[in-house]
Amino acid sequence: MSDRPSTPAARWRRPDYAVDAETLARRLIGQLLVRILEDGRRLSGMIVETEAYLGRSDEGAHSFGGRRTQRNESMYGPPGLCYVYFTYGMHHCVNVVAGKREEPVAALIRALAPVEGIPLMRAARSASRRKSPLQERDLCSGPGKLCQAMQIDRGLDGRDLATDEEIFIERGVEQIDEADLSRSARIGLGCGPPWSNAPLRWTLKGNRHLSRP
DNA sequence: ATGACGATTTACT
DNA sequence: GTAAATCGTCATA
Repeated sequence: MSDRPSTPAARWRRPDYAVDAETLARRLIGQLLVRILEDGRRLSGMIVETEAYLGRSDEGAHSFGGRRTQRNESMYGPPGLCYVYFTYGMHHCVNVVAGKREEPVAALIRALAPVEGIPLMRAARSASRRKSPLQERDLCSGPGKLCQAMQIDRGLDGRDLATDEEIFIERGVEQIDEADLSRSARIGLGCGPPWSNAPLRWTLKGNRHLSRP
């Protein structure tokens, strides 16, 4: 008899990541972002909101114009790396690198519907400066929030999601129908049109864990 | 060495 | 709706 679970979770492998950023952003919706803590405890959430960043030509991307620094080096790595950056002096954001090596394109994970380890997420999020009571919808409904809840920081930058033991993507149980998705402009960009209003944000329609409707 | 900025979050009017 | 919080990072000197 096998000691494996009867329904083993299928983990994303290299070919799943080796697609263009828009395709990756679209396909990540409905998948599970998994974080294994050092003590083995498991946190996870279903991805409900993503954004695509298209690389050198994209004024909204950290890699616009081929900009390459210590901070964004992971964007130039092979598909499947995770690019974690720190911003506004207090928040981390996590991306999944797409495309090919040396092609700095990625999908930003902007929101999750919490699945596993919700009490741990709550504890991690409670550590933040906060006065109002913490609802479940406050745990992962934004790129900075989900990193805090999932304990993701620069220590995970450059990890390979295809092989890493602490952070990876598992195939979601449900097939997401195109009719259940919305596309809209990306949030928080410093650039102007046309890149600021290109429809490069994907959301699971009507989900309550979105960063914004 | 210095200054400006940011793929955000939170609280407040 | 607006504004503050807060600091690593990067471009400039």
